[in-house]
Amino acid sequence: MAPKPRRVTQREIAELAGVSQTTVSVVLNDRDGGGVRIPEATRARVKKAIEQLTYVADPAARRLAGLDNQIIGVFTYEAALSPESMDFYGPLLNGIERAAEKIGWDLLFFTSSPVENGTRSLFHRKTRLRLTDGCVLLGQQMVASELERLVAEQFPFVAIGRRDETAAAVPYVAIDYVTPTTALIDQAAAAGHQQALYVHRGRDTPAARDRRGAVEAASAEGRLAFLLVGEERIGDLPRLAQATGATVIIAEDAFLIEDVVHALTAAGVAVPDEISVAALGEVRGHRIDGKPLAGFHVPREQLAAEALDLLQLLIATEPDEWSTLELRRHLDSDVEPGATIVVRTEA
Amino acid sequence: MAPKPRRVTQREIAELAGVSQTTVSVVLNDRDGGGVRIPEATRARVKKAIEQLTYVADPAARRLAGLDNQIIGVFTYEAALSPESMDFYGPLLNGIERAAEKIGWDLLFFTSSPVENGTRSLFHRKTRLRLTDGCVLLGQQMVASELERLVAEQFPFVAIGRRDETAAAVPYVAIDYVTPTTALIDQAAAAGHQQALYVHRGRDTPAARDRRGAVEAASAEGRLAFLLVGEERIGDLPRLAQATGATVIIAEDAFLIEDVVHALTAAGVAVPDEISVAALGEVRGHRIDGKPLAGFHVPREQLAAEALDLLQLLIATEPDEWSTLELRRHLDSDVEPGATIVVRTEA
DNA sequence: CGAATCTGAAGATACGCATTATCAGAAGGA
DNA sequence: TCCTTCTGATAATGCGTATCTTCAGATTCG
Repeated sequence: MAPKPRRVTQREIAELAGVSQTTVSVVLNDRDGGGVRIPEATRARVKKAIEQLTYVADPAARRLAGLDNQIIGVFTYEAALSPESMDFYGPLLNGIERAAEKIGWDLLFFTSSPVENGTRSLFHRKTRLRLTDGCVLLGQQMVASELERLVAEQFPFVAIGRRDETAAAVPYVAIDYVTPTTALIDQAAAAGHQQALYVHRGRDTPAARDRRGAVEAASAEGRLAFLLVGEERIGDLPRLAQATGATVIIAEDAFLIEDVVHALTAAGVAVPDEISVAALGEVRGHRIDGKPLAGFHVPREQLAAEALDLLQLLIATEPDEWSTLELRRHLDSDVEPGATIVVRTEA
Repeated sequence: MAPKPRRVTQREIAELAGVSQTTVSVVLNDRDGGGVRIPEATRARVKKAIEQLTYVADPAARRLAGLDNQIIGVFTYEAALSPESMDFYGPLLNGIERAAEKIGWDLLFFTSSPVENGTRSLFHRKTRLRLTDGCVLLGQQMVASELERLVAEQFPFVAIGRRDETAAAVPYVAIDYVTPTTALIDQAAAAGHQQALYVHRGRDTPAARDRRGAVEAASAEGRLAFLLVGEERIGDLPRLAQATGATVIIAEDAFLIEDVVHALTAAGVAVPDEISVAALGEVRGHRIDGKPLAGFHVPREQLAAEALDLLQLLIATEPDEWSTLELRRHLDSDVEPGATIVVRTEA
């Protein structure tokens, strides 16, 4: 259906310059040697013709001829540009854009991917995936079968977020949550806290399991005793804190902490004076009672940059040799001590 | 350089099914009639082979063969995904994504476009523009020559923002600022104000000229007298208000008003009690002394949706008939009366 | 029963570009 | 002079798909 206006081709340039299409191609790509030689005089003549006709290469033809396209795909399992997603995707997309700009890549967003049982799917009859040289995958919920197919087809891609649960070797760049979670727990313990509550969303993602694992480890090792609480029981928190004697509440992310604080203050509990709080996620911009919330600073821009760097490496490397590469990269979050974990003087 | 893993082609399917590549193509596209007939039996056999080999069409080849790609380009003259641009681009991109998702289009962001004297340029030797079926242009500063070239090449595109200054007929979707500006000025006049200051950024864009024009018209017609002030003289505003007897300050956008208010309060002037303020732009989320700022609600998501709708129309129409189309669409901003234009009781 | 028509499909070609192989003519060597 | 080497370029080919044309064999018509 698309109207196809005539555009300048190499053949037209060739006619204007009185040479063959081959010669034009060679001049355009500055190719020399390898059985082909074009003297400076001819070269100049062709270049002049190119300028005159404002030639622009057809990317589809280039692609079909086996060259790279300088396009990378961005696949998100949910809408990426909606205000709600911006919290999460914003810094990532920003990092991707900056990195792509630097190395001259365009970004293809697979917004068209049809939604099947809740998430978008990458493979469909008309997927434009192969127009790209490689692909970045974002999102909480990735479909394992699609990751495996990408690996099987030896398609260069990088997932953002830990993906070590699938059988296949999925290249990814992820935040390490174990280290900072442990650090934050130790901070609370050092402040004199002994009993805590952990509020989580009950999701089963690698990142969620990491955090939970670090929490349970701390509990098991006696550094800080935890009771795990699902988000649906936030209203019940004041009572639970009372019952367990918990003096600090840690939640999976900062938004959850907002809800927690709301529930506590509604019940007449002072935060953070009576009960300390912290989040195991990005806390930039979150303040509790005017005080900066304790938690992490997640380097999301850097995460994105790292992902594109890895992707670039994959694209430049023959698939056979991928196994020799370091396909998994981990970044540490900085711990933000904040001011919402108060020192507990022994009663 | 891109590694090119082998992929399933129509030829392979053909071999498996014992038919020709032509037949496979016909079955894939459900083409029938027009000199080509495939009986149901053969059709089924081919379809089975397609399923078995998990065929996915190569978009580059499709494109080269003259079909549409279901990709539209998104070109911004500055970085689109940075936190600073999000204020402006965010709602637009969101609208574009939603509209694209609805009609099954992918989005190609031209992040690679090289920066030449301050802005990105759309046409360069390797532009991937032609991979798309059409293109949306965003940004304050567009290059007239590029717009004209797009028109000349009969490439389907739509600009967001008014672009009627160029000679060529540029299709665009824009906000009408004249009507709401006039409305806001009349609101101030009705509240008893007689003398005003207009703070602007001194930019020469169509939208800026529209606003300025409406301001000057109001002044000329005696509805409200204005003194125009460049943003560099914001520090001087308290004195200017004193000197002119102005009781209301209108600025080009809400961020400018923030600066204005800052200067005024620093000089001991109460806002809005002593001097009213309003912005000729989006005011969502902007509050002055706890009161909602008077100004506009710019329907940016809708603007984007309208742009894609127009683009779709262009793509579906033969370029020869574009001249019969309504290529320019205008949307009204809603006026937000706010609470920062106070009624002035005659002294 | 020969000619016209219909059926089902394959062959050839185009799209624009890169690349490989080829080739005519000039220059150099014996 | 004849053979080799070098120079400067061209023709041919392939990439994967869609489409236009052709065609053999079966069927129907007169």
